[in-house]
Amino acid sequence: MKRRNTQQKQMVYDSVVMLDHPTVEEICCYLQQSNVSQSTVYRNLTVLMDEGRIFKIPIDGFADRYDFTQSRHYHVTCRHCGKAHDIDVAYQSALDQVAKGLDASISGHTVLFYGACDCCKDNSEHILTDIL
Amino acid sequence: MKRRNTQQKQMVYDSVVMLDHPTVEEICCYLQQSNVSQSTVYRNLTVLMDEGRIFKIPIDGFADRYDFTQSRHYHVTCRHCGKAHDIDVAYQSALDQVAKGLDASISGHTVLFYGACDCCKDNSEHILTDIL
DNA sequence: AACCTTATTAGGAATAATTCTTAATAATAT
DNA sequence: ATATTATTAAGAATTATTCCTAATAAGGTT
Repeated sequence: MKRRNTQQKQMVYDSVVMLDHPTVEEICCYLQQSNVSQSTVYRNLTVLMDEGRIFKIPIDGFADRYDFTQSRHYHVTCRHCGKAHDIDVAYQSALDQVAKGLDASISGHTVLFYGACDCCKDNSEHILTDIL
Repeated sequence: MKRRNTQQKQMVYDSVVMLDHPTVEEICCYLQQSNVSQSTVYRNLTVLMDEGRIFKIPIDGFADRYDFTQSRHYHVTCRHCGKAHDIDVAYQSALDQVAKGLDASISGHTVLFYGACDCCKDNSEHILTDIL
C-alpha cells in the first residue's frame, strides 16, 4: 500500500508543529475551520506516528499530547494545567547506554518530569482553587 | 473528609501488589470473585494514587498498568505484549539533580524504556504474526 | 490533459474506557 | 450502642477512540 500525501495529512502534521504540544481536541478544534473530520485527525496521527514524524506524550490525568520529531528532548508535564514543555537533559546517550545493557531489545526511551510548570507555579494558589 | 480503611480498598491495593503490574481489567477480573465492583476498583485506584501508595505506568497503545510504591525503579514496556517490567537504572539521583535546575517546580520524574521484553524477543516471529 | 486505480476522506455508527448517580451499607467517633 | 457520613454496588451517562461505507481525490499511466 503506497502512502499518499493528502492535504488533510499535511494539515494534521502542520497543526502539531504549529500548536504547542496539542491534544487531539486542540488539533480538531484548530482544523475544524478547514473541514477536516475528527476521524481523519485520529487516523493521520496514527499514520504520522508510524512514519516517525510525530510522537505521543502521555500525560497522567490529562489528555495525551503530540509533538513533532526534531532534536531529541524530554518533557515536563504540569500537574495543574496538563500542558507539556520541552526541556534539554544531558543524559540521553547515558540512558541509551543503559538500554544496551538491559535484557530486552530496547528501541527507545523517554524521561517524563512532572510538577508545576512556570506559568502555574506563579499562579499556584489561583490554579489550585480552580481545580479543587 | 476523613479517609476510611475499607476491605475493598485493601483488596485493590493487595491486587496491585499481588499481580505483576496489572491493568484495570486484570484487577477487576481478579477481584470479581470477591464481589468488588468495577467502579470501586477505579475509585480506589485514584484514592491509592492520591495517597502515594501506588502509581500508574502509561503504556503507549495498550492499557495503563499500576505498580505499588517501593524502592524507586523504572520500567520497560513491551511493544508486543504491552506488559511492564522493572529495571534498575543508576541515574535516579542524577535526574533528580537535573530537575532542581529546571525552571519549574518538579515533584518527580520517570524513565520509560520501550522495546521487546525478554519473553517477546524470543518469540517475536510468532508474536508478530499474532499481532499483524 | 483525461483516465484509472485505489488510498483516503467525511460523517456517523459502534465500541471501549471512565466517570457519575443513588439508595444502601459499613467504618469510625462518640 | 448509636449516630454520622464516607464508601459501596449497580448500572446509567459520558467521553474517547475506532470502525464502517459510499464518495472523493492523489498520483501514476497513457
